[in-house]
This record gives sequence, structure tokens and C-alpha cells, in this order.
Amino acid sequence: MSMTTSPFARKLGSYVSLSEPELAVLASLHGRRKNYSTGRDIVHQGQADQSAYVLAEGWVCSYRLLPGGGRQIVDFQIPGDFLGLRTILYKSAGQSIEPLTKVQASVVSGSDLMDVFAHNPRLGTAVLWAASRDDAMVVEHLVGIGRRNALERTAHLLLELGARLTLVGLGSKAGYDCPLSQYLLADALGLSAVHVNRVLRELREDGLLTFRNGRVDLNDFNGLVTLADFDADYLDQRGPRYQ
Amino acid sequence: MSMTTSPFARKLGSYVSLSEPELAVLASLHGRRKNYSTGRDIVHQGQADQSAYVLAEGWVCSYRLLPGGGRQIVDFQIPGDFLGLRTILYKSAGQSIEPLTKVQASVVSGSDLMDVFAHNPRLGTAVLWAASRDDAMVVEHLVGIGRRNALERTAHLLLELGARLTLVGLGSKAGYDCPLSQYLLADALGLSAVHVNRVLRELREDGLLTFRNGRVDLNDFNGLVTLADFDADYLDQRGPRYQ
DNA sequence: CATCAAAACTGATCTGCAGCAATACTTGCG
DNA sequence: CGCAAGTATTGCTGCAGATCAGTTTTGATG
Repeated sequence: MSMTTSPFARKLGSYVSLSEPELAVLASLHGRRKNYSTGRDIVHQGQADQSAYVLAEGWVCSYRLLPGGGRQIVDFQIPGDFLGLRTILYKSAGQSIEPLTKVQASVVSGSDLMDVFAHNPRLGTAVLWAASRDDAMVVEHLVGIGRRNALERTAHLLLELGARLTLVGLGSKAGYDCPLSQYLLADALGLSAVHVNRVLRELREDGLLTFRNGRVDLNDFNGLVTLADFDADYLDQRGPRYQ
Repeated sequence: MSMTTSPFARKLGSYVSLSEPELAVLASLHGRRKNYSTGRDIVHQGQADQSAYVLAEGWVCSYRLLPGGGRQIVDFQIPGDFLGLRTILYKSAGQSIEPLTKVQASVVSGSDLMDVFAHNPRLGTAVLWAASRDDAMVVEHLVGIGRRNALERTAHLLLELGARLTLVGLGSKAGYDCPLSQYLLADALGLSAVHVNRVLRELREDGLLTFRNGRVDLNDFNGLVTLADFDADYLDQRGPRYQ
């Protein structure tokens, strides 16, 4: 993999074979890098920010505010992920994006992206295709929330994060660094923070995983896979390709 | 709206201005109509059927099988909807599609669609853009399941179906015909069928809606909107357009 | 119109998780 | 160093909704 191929371009290339000029257009999309830190949302629900981002460093989450005052974290994003596409595609985002750590991201302007759609539709197809794949994973996650119990859900989320981090070289089957608080996990899992705590204790006591001091240790990987009915292949980026 | 413009073309046109030749390509995509009836899935989870469908008549649902033996209905589709795109885009569908009534659908072959992506990428962009919009609605629905109570969820689903049917002329604020059994509602709402029954009774006793004999009567539309925190605009098909 | 199966409905009981309250632990920060 | 803020941990209580075990209604069919 050459140094000039970004993780993002690699991801798109798995859907549509991209030519050199197309890769160049893609590279030209990246604006300068911006830094964000915890405490203020990158995108706030309702506002149409008109720009997207490619995460270079740090973790963020996208969430929806709920009528009752709570929120549902829809997805966590890790380095290499594309975010904020929705704020460009639709009038309003419907989702907010919040940095969970110090974050570095390169900005992709909305108008630039729309120009790509108009003048380089093959690239547009690739971008949307990748986005659709990501959506499918989000759906997978949310379906899991509805019908698994707390223990299975938690195991599944932590396995999924592990698998995704491993793909970008930030984790392994043994474990990974994870900056999430029990409150954040709760918002993602649709549980109370108190209950997340109990679930983590149970997972620890059962010798399955240990989550402590920002570190997840997968003590019994296979046991977790069985418990959570985790399909390790479903993160597989490959699909049919054309050309 | 000319007679030659299908609901599907209309939907795509709301994202990308389509030229006459492009509309012609779109029309040529439609294969012959096929009939399906209840009892056998149109697409079965796992198999990559390699064709998609545009629903002409009847209702279908797409669902995922769950580890515990149950299933989560991810979405209902009504006339005018496009379905099965995922079976073409990815190796495996991950979702099954089941007819709920007698169904007429025109087939779109997978290879034809992939040809469109390769040779008419503007159309490809439009198709994927529309799909991404549909996904956003599914996410919306699933988020609702996680965090609303049974009464709110049920009201929300029945309002949403009403709104969508009204868009294609099959319903109004007063009500609509609905072939769903309480078991199907349960699988969509993540509830037991027994509890769905109780919830429907409560909605009826509160004078909000009556669901009986395949007919939904929205007795108190505004009351329902308040209860379910329903955003009537979120079905709005418009978004930014280019060209 | 009698028969049968599917769908709708009901009551009783059980349970997973939320909500509240109170106590430790961990990490800056003046 | 000691205080404050966030984070983790544990016990207790209540309830929404699951599960079980039926009965009744509906509607399709010979």
C-alpha cells in the first residue's frame, strides 16, 4: 500500500476500481486538518454544517437526541472513518457528532463533494456505496440492541470495536485501548450506566473480558464470540466490484 | 406527472435531475412483472439472489433472523418502494424479504444494475442516494425501538405507515387499509404479540386509533402525533440536488 | 352452514433492567 | 496536599413487558 493511498481511498477502492486521475481528485478533496477536543460537538443536530470529515486521529461518536432527554449513540468512529456525509446529503443531519478524545480530522467541503457527484459520478458512486455499507453495519448494531440482552449486547459491541480497530492496526484479538466511559457505553447500548457497570463486572467474573483504565482485554475471545453470536466476517469490506 | 414516469423514477429525480435518455435507461431496467404470494420468501437470508425489485402492488417486509430464533422486521415496503438492492451490492443479503399479501413486482436484474453503475454513473449515484435516504429512515425506526416505550413505538409505526401510504395515494389522515397481523407488528416493534394486543387495546380505549379487520382508523391524529413525538416532515423526500 | 385454522384477545405470573441512593475510587488542579 | 469532578461500584425497589396457558373471534373452505 503506497504512502499516498489514504485509508479512505483504500476503502472506496474496494467498491469501484479507481483510476489515477480519480485518486487525484479524491486526494484534492481533503482540506486542511482541524483539531477538536471534548466538550463541544463537531456537528450539532439540526444544523446542516455542509462539510464532512475524514478522521485521522481520535475517537468520535454520532448520536441522536431522544424525546425523553436521553440520547442514542448510533455509532462510534475510529481513525480512517468518514463522517458527516449525511449533513451534506440531506437538509439537516438529524445526528450530532461529538469528539470523545482529542481529534484530528481533515475537512471535506460539502460543495466540493457535490461537485464530485456532478462531474465525477464514478467517484460519487463509490462514496455512496461505501456509505451504504456503513449504514448496513449501523442497522446491524441497532437490530442487536432491540433483541439481545444486556450481556450479549455489551460483548457484541466490544468485539465489534475490537475488530474494527484491528483492521486499522490499533488492536488485536488480545485487546485494545478504549477511551469510552461506562456512560458512553450505556448510551450506545441503550442501558443505564449502572447496569453497564454490573454487566462489565459479570463479564469480568466470567473470565470473558476485562475493561479497566481505558483498556479492554479480551480474556476469552472465543467465549465472547459464542456469547454474542458475533460474525467476524460481517466487517469484511469486500463486495462485488465493477470494471 | 406523465404516465411514463414511474414512482421510482420520480423518487430518483428528487435527488438528481435526470435527462430523457437517462429516464429511458431507467425504464429499460424494469424486467417483466412477477407475482408472489405469502408463504415463501422472495429473498432468503444468506443467498445473494442477484436481482432487485420495484414493488407494484402489495406489501412485503424485510427482516433479519435473530440468534434466539425470533426475528426483527427491519422495514415494511409498500407499492412504489425499491427492494433487494442489498442483495446486489453485497455478497450476501443478511436480510430476507417476505411477501405479506399477494405481490406484484417488476424485476431489476443485478447485472443490468451493475452495468448502469459502470456506464451511467449519474444514475448510479441517484439510486445509491435514494437508498441511503431509505437507510436513514430505517435507522430512525430502529433508534425509536431502543428507547421509546411500547405505546409510543406502536403509535409511531402506525403513523409512519400512514404517512408513507398517503404519499402514494393509499391512505389519509383518517386512516388506511393495513394487512399486518399483530404478530408482524410484534416482530417489527420488538414486542411480544401478546403485548401488542394490549397496546392496541389501550390505544383504542384512549380514543387514539382503532386497528381492526385490516383497517387502521386514526381517531385522534394530533393526539397520536403528540404521543409518538412524530415528525411529519421526516419523510420529506427532498434534499440538496445538483445540476 | 359446519368445520377448522389462524388470528385476536385475556388473566396470572415472572424477570430483566431502570431508577434512586449512597459509597468508593481516580484524576486533575489551585 | 487536599478538594472537586468525574467515574466506578454496590444494594434496594418498582415496573414494563415477557412468558405461559389458555379462551374467543374471524374468516376461509368444502
